[in-house]
Amino acid sequence: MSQALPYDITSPESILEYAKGLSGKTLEEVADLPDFVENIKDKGDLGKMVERYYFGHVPPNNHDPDFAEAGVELKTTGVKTLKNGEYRAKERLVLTNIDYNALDREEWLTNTLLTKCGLMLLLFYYYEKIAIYKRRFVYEPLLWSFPATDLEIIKKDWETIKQKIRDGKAHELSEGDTFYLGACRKGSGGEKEPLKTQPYSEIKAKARAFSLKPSYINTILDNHAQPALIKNQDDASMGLEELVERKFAPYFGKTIEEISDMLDFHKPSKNHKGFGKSLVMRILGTTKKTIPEFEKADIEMKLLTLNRSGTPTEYLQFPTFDYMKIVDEDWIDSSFYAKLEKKFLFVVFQVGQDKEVRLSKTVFWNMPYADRLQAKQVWEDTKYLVANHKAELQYLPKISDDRVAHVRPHGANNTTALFPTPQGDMLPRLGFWLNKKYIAEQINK
DNA sequence: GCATGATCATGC
DNA sequence: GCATGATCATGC
Repeated sequence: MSQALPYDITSPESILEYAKGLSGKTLEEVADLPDFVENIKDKGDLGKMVERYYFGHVPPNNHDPDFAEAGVELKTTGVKTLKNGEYRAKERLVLTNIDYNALDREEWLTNTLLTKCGLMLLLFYYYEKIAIYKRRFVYEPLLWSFPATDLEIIKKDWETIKQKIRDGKAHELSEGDTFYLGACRKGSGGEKEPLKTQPYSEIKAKARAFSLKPSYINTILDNHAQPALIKNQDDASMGLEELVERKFAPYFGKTIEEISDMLDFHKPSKNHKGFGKSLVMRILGTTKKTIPEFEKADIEMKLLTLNRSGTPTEYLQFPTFDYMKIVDEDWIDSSFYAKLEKKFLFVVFQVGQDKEVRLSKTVFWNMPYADRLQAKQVWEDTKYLVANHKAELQYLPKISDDRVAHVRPHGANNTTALFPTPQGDMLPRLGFWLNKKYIAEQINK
């Protein structure tokens, strides 16, 4: 115990700082592992291995937290990715075993669960079927304590579990009994698993542990390190437009494949339609679906590809409408109106002479007032026609009828997914679209 | 290349 | 099963 540790073992913040050295790394890369490491089979050992070989600390074998002096319990937990690259909990996070006999005598204020797990250092690793010390840590480590509002729920969950034991029903416990805190099965679940005694019944119960449900871990992931564009005062004074431009700058002129390589993020499947959006979100520094600043400013991002003559390859799709509702709706209450009032960020790709698609530019845009009036006219015409028994596509505003917007079908299975009209007909779903030429004209201004 | 119509992939 | 956003197919 004489060797000085590279962190202060009594300080949670210091432990967290040192833990950051694991970010993006595998244990193998940052710690000297012993030769017999290949023989370690217990998957729960990653946490122990991190403590021993990275932190140089052997935790006490009792009910105290791993770093008892700092009150910090270290937990490693696996995450997986959705096809859009977003992280999700691989499984529940097991906190501590439930001792049915001891829990019966515990009070909430002094319970062993919170004594041990009230403050946790969470280390997220990307789950793969490889040796645990080869699994890569993702995200920054997180010091986690339960928010007071969550503790209310967890307290109720804890009492529900305790009451079940008092009712002599430990053997009937199930994760569905509770909300955030679960009593999960412990061990492999095979027939040979030893059963536990409980205080108010002769029936032996399966071993269980307190755990946080995967859905709870997911909300931690969602709230953790929500990557904001604005990270400091300099960013803030630069303004969003400039900041976005700077984020994209290294990627202008690059093909999708090149950007994909630069960000080490590849199309999960050949026809994955959300890939472009996910890739652009990564350019902006997030694996999530939203950017806080864009949310606050109500900015909607749209990806566009221009063909070699500078026209978008696709129209811009706007909300569908309901035949029954549009006839009673006012323009300013419509979802089309709401969308057109927004600010857009067009991320523009360009098809080159070599047919490669390259990132070309970004354009912030909001629709000029005169054009909103034009779109309003298209909407009013549509409303009028639907109300007057002319809801079929052939009667509604076509691309060639208006400079700005038109009506087109939208939605899967156009022949069977039909919707009622005020006259009692059943017709396919339609939506509003902005014309290609109009978009081209606007982004080239 | 355009106008028009139709369908796909994903997540909730 | 459905809403949403993305993309394809066809005829001219």
